[in-house]
Amino acid sequence: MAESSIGGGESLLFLTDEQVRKGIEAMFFAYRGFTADPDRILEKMDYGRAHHRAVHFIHRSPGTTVSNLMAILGVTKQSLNRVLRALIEDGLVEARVGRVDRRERHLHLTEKGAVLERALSDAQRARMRAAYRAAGPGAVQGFRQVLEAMMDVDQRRQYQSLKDGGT
Amino acid sequence: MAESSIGGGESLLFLTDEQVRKGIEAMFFAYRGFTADPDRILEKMDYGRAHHRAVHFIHRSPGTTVSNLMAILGVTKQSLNRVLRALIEDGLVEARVGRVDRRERHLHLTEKGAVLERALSDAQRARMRAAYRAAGPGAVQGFRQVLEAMMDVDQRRQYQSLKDGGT
DNA sequence: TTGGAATGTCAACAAGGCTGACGTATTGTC
DNA sequence: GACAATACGTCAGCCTTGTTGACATTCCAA
Repeated sequence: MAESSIGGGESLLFLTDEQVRKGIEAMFFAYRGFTADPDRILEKMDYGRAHHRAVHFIHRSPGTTVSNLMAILGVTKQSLNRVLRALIEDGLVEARVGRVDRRERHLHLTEKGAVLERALSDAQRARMRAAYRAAGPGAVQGFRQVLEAMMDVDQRRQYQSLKDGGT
Repeated sequence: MAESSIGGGESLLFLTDEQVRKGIEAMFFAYRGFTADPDRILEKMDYGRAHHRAVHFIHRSPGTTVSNLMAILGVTKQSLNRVLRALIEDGLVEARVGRVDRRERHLHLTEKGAVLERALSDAQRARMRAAYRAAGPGAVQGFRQVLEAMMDVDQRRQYQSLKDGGT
């Protein structure tokens, strides 16, 4: 009801501060839903979201190095190492010495790791699919466009470098 | 290129697992961007995201009770209390004893609190607006629809109870 | 008056971030 | 061949923010 009074340069969309705030809260609540299903699986096996993220991106980019994973996840090597150590000890991840550069460790999921990845992935994809279905085909593209525009440039580069892997 | 081979019941959208995975990664990277600007402001003043969330929802629903806030944020009273104590001591939040039920504490932002809220809110809204603008008007609705469909039912109720506050 | 609800608080703990420092291969360079 | 730089691991310590459990207080309601 107050659309005409705001503006501020981005008048193209006619959104009040309140309407934008709804988007902010939608992100907050949706992210909780987004992580809820994997979280339930993870807590049964004494893992957390950090393990999930590592497993996800190792699956996504098999053979990735530790440094590479650090950059994608945006954490320090100490933090990542704690997670990787647990995953390697538990036999979910394998760290292979690089052939061209033997200082590097190339990370791969073991079969056991792939099983967990699949369980987490299935749960999260099921919710994402359900949301897509509920929102309809047109909504999906808008969803992705807004999210992509919300990323920092560095993050967007990393996102896009994986973007067209299987499309 | 492999759209025809998947299916599985939700054939309406023809999305491969890989395409859904892109949505998952988009959420991950976008959420980082989403919190990046407020995080920068907060770390200057020794606050964290927990403080941001409390300030946000107190601003959004002035006079809300501690229990109410607990439910919205999904944390325990002990965890919330630690955050509220700091905010009250620093003079950003005021806890007024309830008039009808004097066990309740009704939470309000002080002027100082409102200043911080505004700073955080402005930063976050600016990014959200920029993302909306970049994605275009049609995308915004889809974005909101998918996010809403991704929430848990309880979260969606809380989200919707605030939904039409200022539209 | 008494039970229960709402709140506050203390203690202890865990996950998962961080910094700093140091060690060890390994690689590339002068 | 010496040496600096890189990739990684690890130890120690700290912070935030979540958790449980226990207990006190206050106050409403039956």
